[in-house]
Amino acid sequence: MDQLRETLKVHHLRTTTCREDVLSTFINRKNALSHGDLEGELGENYDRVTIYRTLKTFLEKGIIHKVLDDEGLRYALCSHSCSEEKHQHDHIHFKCSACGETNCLENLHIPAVQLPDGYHPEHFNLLIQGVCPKCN
Amino acid sequence: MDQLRETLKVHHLRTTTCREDVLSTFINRKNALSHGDLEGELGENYDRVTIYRTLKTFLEKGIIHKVLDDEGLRYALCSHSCSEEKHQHDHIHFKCSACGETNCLENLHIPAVQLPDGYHPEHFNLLIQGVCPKCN
DNA sequence: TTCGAACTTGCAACGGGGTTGCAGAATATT
DNA sequence: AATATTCTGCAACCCCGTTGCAAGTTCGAA
Repeated sequence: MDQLRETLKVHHLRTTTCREDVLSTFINRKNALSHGDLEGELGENYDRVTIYRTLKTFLEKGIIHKVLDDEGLRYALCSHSCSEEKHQHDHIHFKCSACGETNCLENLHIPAVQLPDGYHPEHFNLLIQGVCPKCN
Repeated sequence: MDQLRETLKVHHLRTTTCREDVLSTFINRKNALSHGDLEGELGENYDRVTIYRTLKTFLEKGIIHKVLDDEGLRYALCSHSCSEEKHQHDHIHFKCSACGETNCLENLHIPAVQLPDGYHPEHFNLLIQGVCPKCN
């Protein structure tokens, strides 16, 4: 899959096996992943520090974005419209209390909120917790 | 202020100076606080572990609730309608990127979201980041 | 008011999450 | 193939949060 190398090249990153593996893990498992998830999957091959740094690099380059959670941080692939300069993440995250998976609902946008005067919103982050279709 | 003792009593907690101080800190500073904030304010008087345990106890009793953040957890006072059994937290949290404060917008409710079939939402958590009126 | 059971605190120790410095290895470029 | 640049692994470290246990405190009953 040279798709991976292409993605890295677009973001001016050297292709290394660690970056390819992390990226393909995000692509294969479609849900949001924590560092621990990645370490569980790739930890035998790469040092934890390298995985941390890969996540940080991907964040800075706009390849992944943070997903808030009531217990620790997760990361998910950005949609194609994201870049280092500009992120677009007004979609909703759904965390299933049964299976524990967190997924982006890419098609759903966060509804507009009427804030009081003086508030200047920049980023929106909506986490919905409940039961997902798979666990229903 | 026997208001504090009263609150603790209602939740079947013994009145200790640490609990009174933590509670009054939440009441005085009105914004969401992290453990670090409390340790900064009360750390000379109480052990960090005691503050952690106080927060955990208050959480369990429904006196405070978690506030999501992209960098670490915070806590804020629950409205009066919360109890150990039932929490009601569909209000919005606003984090100011200038002063760093996070506040509950108690009067604003999270707008309804039309989820795809099969999703059963239970809790909603909306964090808006931007600039608050004070820093405007 | 004293006493005892139940609860709370402080201390020490621990585990996990995440970061930094640095030397050696891998990558891209000529 | 040689070089500058970047990336990785290792060691060490700090911060967050938890647990076990002994000593101290609270509160209600006698």
